[in-house]
Formats: sequence, C-alpha cells, structure tokens
Amino acid sequence: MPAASWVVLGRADSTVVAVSLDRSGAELARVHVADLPAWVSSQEGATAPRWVWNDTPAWYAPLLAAGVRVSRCHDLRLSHAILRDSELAPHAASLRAATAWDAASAEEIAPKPTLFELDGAAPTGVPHDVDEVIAEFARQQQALDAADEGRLRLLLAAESAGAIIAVELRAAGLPWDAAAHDELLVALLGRRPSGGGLPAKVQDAAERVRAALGDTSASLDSPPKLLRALHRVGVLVESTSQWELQGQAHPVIAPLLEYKKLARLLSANGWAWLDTWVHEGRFRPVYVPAGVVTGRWASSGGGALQLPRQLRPVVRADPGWRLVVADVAQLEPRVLAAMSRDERLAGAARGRDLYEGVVSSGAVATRAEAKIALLGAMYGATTGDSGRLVPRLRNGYPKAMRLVDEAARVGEEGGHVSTWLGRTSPSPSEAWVGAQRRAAEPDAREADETRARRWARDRGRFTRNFVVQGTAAEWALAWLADVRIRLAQFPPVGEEDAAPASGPAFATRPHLAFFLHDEIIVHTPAVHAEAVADAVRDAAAAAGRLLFGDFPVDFPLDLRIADTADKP
DNA sequence: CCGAGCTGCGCG
DNA sequence: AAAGCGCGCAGCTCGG
Repeated sequence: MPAASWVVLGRADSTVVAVSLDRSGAELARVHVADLPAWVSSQEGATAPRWVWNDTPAWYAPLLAAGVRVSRCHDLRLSHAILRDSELAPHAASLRAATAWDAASAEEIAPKPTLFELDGAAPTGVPHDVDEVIAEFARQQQALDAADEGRLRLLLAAESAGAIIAVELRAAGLPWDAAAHDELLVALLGRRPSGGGLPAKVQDAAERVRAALGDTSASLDSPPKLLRALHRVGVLVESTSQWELQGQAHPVIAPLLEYKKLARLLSANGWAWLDTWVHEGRFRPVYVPAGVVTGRWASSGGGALQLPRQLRPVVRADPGWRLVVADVAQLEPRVLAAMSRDERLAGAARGRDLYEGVVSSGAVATRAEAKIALLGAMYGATTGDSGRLVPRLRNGYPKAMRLVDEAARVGEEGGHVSTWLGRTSPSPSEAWVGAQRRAAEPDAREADETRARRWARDRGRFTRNFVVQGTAAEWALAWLADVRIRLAQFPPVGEEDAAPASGPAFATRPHLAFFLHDEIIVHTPAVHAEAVADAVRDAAAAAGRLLFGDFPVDFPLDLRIADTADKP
C-alpha cells in the first residue's frame, strides 16, 4: 500500500463516518453531513488521503459544490466492475456474485446529485453504509493481493482519477458563447420561429424538395414515406441516407441533402438544445466514466460525444482566458504498436505522422491507403479496399498484426481478451453460446452453421477492437489524470487578472473543460497558456511511460492555443 | 399514451 | 465507395 493514507467514507444512521485504513481500522471521525465539506477540506490540507467511497459523483459533486476539491480517491463501484471481470484477477470470486455493487452510479440514476439526503430514503444504487463499504474494500484488496498485479492497481487508480475528473468537468463546463451559437443558427436556418413551425430556410428547403417531388404534402422526416416518394419520381435508392443519395442525378437531390443538413442542425443542436444544455456561458454534459464496455467514457444527455465540428467556433474562452485544445494523432495504432512491442510500427510512428511512416516503410503506396489498412486491421475489415490492404501490413508489422489477429481468434471461440492494464471483455451472450453449440451438433442445419459463423466473426471483430480501443482509453485516462495534477500546481488568478465568468472555485486556475476519447480542452488564464501547453505535452509523454515503460513509442499532440475550439 | 425498435446522422 | 469497431440522440413506426 502506498505511503499516502486511505480513508473510507460511509454512512452510519444520519452521520458520515470516516475510517482510517492505516491504523487497523480505527474510526477517524464521525461528522455530521453539514460539516463534511469543512472536515474533508481540513484532511486534504493535512494528509491528502485517498478517499475510499462507494460512488464518486454521489460524494464529490456535493463536495465540489461546497467548494472542496479532493486530490484522489478509490471508486469502489468502478473498481468492482473491473476486478469482477478481469482475467488478471482470477481469485476475485468474492466479487462475482451479483450484488448491489453492480448497480448503476447515482449519477446515471439522478444526474442532478442531491447533497446527502439525511431524512430521505436511502438512494438507490450501490451500498453506502460504512460497514458494507469497508467489507467491499477488503474484498477488492484481497483480490488485488492474490493477483499481485501492478497493472490492475494502476488501472483502478486511473479509473478513479477519471471519476473525479468527470465530476469536475461537469462542474466547470465548456465555455460556450450562446449568442454566437444563436447567430450561427439564424444565419443557417433563419430566425427562430416564435410559435410552432420551421425556421424560414428549413421551410424553404423543404418546399423545394416537395416541388421537385411534385408532391406538396410529401413527408420528409419519415424514411419509409420519403423513400416511396423518391421511387415515384424515379430515384431508385434503397435507403434515404446521404451517402446513397449523393450518387444520384435528380433535381430533388440537392435540396433534399440541404434539408437534411439543416433539419439535423435544428433538431440536434438548435435552440432547444441551447436552452437545455447551455447556462451561464457553459455547456455541462454528463460524463459517464467507463460507460462503454471497452472502458471509454460515454455521456448521458447533451451529446458531449458528438460535439459537431460545425459548432466548435462557438466554444469560446472567457475574456482574458484562452483554450488549449489538444488531441493525440493516431492514438490507437500507436497504442497497438506499444502493447504488441512492435518496434517497426513504433518506429514508423516516431516523431511524425504514423501513416506517412507506414508509407515510407514501403508496405503501401499512399497515406490514404495506410490509414484504411490500419483502421481495417484494428476493426476487422474483410472486404473492399480496406480488406485488400490489410494483408500487406502482415509482413511489415507482424507483431502488431499478430496481436489483433489473436484477439479476434479468441473472440470467435467465445473466449475473453484483456486490455494492457487488465480490463477484460464481457462474456458472450447465452444466445451466442447456444448458437455455437447448435451449429456444432452432428445434425446441425446449414442455416444454423451460417448464423453461428457470422456471429463468431462479429464477436471476433469486437474482441479485436476491444484490446486496442480499451488500451487507448487507459492511456487517455493516464493523460487526463496527469494533466489534472499538473494544472493544480498553477497559481490561482490574481486580483489584477480577469476572473472567469462562472464556475466552481477551482476554475480560478487552468482547468480541464472538455474530454472526448483522445482530445482535451483546457481553459486557462491567457498568461499561463504556453506553460499549460507544455504541461499537456509533458503529461502525454508521462502517460506513455506510465503504461509502456521505456518502449520507444511516442504520443505527439496536435495542439493549439486559441480563443475557440475550431479545428483548422 | 408509453416504450421498444429502427433509421439516420454525428462523434472518436 | 463507407467497408470494419465503439457510442448518443432525435424522430418515426408500431404494438400494447
């Protein structure tokens, strides 16, 4: 156990009990809920313990709202899910039985966290009574000790840091210029209609589509109806999706594509979205750490994972502040190079565009080919250009290709695969197992065999991608966590500097404002922007070393300091 | 009237 | 040329 102390927080009747795990389970304090923020704050100042709690948002959102920031925690719910399934923790039997520790986070149940309701019924979700919390922590430590696996401990620390960061990201929000957003909507869609009905430019596009269809009442928002209307004027497409319409020559196509684009903007990120999700100059999505099976984050509400390019210009730093926008170039193939110990792929990636490096090696002729070949290798493409190009990589990068091919083979056979730090893929469904069993029987019908084979391949593509996507998610967690620590070292803004328009107390210094798989946005006082950029780059290098030691792979960033999040 | 399931589109 | 992975969300359709 590390030098820093670990302190469990749990509930006993109507008070919060803190138990130190360093002094043979001695009770450290018994604090009334109302006094908890002040007490936690004093502990942070003294020993900065690692807080062990059932569910990070349930504790940390209220603490943060009260102005108290913590440096680290152990999230029992997220850790439980990892240990329960991990191949690296084969002796975690005590975690496998279905219990309340498998429940969803309070955040997912009630995205507006309530501050420790004393009188109300116990919140649904994972257990919070101090005895149960301590027992779960003991089970987890036992599983870890039996596994003797440093990677898993690293993963749990990274996952827990992510849980803290998700709460802070929501509290801080992404600086959003609602007026600029409105101007953009008016320019593209027309003025916001006061009653029902569509904005003028959307209405106009719809009418031009109907004119070309020769049907003044044609329904444009129902795919089956639209498809029939298209067939009536001789546009014989199989679906109404953009990419199929694009290939058609007919007067209806241009206005229809325009209508779809405008209607999409209106329904996904129009005024209704703006009213719901942007307040006081901040977009506050709900981040859901490990919401994806691979360990990637999901989001719930606000569509944070779909921040459309079109809207990036309205992400705007406060006056006197700047945005540091950074994403990793070709994260997944770099991660694949490192985890497979493929020196040649790592070499192709070093100090430059990875795809150009692959071209230089002679495996393929162009950057475009390198890209679809590598994506195809990681996604399991079998047909088309991608499927044709993948085999060319097998000669040049045998270790990398062996790793993904092996992951696919295990998946096809119904087995489990794991990420670099030990997150393990879910088991196949009962339906899947049943289908394979039926197909293996002597009197199996051909249709059964065909289906079983197809499902096996489907699962193979999933496990093939799982190891890479999941390890990339681990790298991103390590990066995030390190960025957060580095940003906390900056001094808060002084009296003479511009203060941010809104936000929690920690937003008086550079802070994370957005995260999306391989991209972060830091909101920083302008004077610190250059130093923040260095910190973000240094953190990326540190994350690479933390996961992969001295294996020679680098993680270069596309980074810019700007007033908006626009992409060049 | 509500919810499940589907389509289409946007993001990595 | 969207083929091959992972998502969320709006809107429609259909069944209860």
